[in-house]
Amino acid sequence: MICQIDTNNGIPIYEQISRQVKFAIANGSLLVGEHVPSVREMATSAAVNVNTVARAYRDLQAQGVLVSIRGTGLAVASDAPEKCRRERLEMIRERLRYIMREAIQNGVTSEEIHSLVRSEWDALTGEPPP
Amino acid sequence: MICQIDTNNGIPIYEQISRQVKFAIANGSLLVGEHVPSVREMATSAAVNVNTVARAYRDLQAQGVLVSIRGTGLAVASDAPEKCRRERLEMIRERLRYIMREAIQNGVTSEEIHSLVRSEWDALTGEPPP
Amino acid sequence: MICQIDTNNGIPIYEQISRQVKFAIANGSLLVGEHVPSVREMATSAAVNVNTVARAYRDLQAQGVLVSIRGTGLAVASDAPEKCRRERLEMIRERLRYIMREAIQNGVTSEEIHSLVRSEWDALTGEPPP
Amino acid sequence: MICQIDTNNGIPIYEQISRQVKFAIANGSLLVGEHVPSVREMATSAAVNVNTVARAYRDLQAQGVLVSIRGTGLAVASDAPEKCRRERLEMIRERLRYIMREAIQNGVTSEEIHSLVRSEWDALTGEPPP
DNA sequence: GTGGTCTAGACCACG
DNA sequence: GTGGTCTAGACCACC
Repeated sequence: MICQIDTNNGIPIYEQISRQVKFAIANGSLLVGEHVPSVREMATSAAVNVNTVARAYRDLQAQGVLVSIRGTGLAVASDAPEKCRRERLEMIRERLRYIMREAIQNGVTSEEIHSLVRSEWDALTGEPPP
Repeated sequence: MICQIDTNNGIPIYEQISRQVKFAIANGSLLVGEHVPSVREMATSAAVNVNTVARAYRDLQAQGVLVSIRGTGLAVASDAPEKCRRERLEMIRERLRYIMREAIQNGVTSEEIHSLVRSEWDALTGEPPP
Repeated sequence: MICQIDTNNGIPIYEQISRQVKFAIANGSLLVGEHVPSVREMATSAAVNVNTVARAYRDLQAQGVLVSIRGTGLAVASDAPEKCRRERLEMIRERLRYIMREAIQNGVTSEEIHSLVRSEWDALTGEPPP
Repeated sequence: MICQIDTNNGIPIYEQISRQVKFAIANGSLLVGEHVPSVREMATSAAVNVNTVARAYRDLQAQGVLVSIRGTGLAVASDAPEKCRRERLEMIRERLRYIMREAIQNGVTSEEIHSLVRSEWDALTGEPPP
């Protein structure tokens, strides 16, 4: 489990980490009971500060996604996969909502939005536009 | 020209102001050469501090959207409408890109994204979902 | 006597006006006893605010360059030409001093300064560089 | 890196700071990747308000001279030295241009200008005039 | 510890 | 009346 961090997109690093952990659990890349990388390990592999990873893990524990196993580290909670799968689209939906609210307030049409979504999707996946 | 400020959405107030001014210019609500509300006026109408408005206006000057007419206030620059129209979709596109990159990295399908966009649009515009 | 105003160079308009009047007197374009344009006339010809011209004229009176002739306006004082000729290079020297002080503090060489002066002069006069 | 502030020369403090930082980078006194003094540190060493320093640093970020490293401070951008060196003479040239334009419009000769420059240089550097 | 935001209020230059 | 500068101090997010 290696996190891709973008230090320039305005999203707090600890949040990028916790989101990626949740996505990995939803994916099945991290299984129930499996240990997440130690704080130090994750910090070096993602080239971020130790405290930042600790903060992300603390949040994930508070959400019941990770549980602490005495002496050995943090592991994926038994109900985490279900929780993360449920949350998966919600996390994305929440961000979409902010963007679209602004777009709508400023006269962007449904056409324009869908076209933007389509073209960005294609650009990112390398799919040729139809 | 009255700005709607949301003090709880995490976006700095000065940025909300400058974005709304740009949108107004893109819309044609503010025409070339027209004065924007004075900092004091805008500050009271938006219920924020004078300096906060001044900061937004300063940013807009730095971007060439507003020009200062000494002693009389700030006016819309002659090339601002074009600039703002170009930027309008770009601002949205940029934010969409981050979301979609995350979605793609985590196995969300094209179907799911488009469906999310459609349902959010309908929810926000009050259109009845099919 | 028509003033060329540059509203974007940071120098106050009233100061541009008073300097240009002084230069005109030093030149002989304005003679002793001759009336300067009325405040309103100058304001329209230079496309600036009436108060701004009034401020410039007030400064010039305070310096003894202009004198008020009851009921008819402002005229060039009898000792103004001498005063203005004396001041002519001083006004320029004063501004040069600020620039050069900064340049020197930051390691610009005598060579570089003279070369800049020469090239700017040539560019402005259209003289071909040697 | 300590800034010399002159509160009486009409140049805004934040601009004096940002100019001196740029000069320091052009000089090589500040190297790529190196941190500039924290806003609090610079504020105390220059005896100005924290916000004033913050404003200067904000401008420098907007110009791409400094980059923010989250939680750790501001560092010199990788292309800043080149940018600052290019700008160094340009800042001086721009100011010279205004002066010389006025001088030319008012019949100052090339001789007179060069002589002024020479005498000012000598006065400022303490060199004995020939 | 770092920078960033916001408020409040004073003062100035300009028109 | 306008914007611009500066100060002072509070609070927050991040590392």
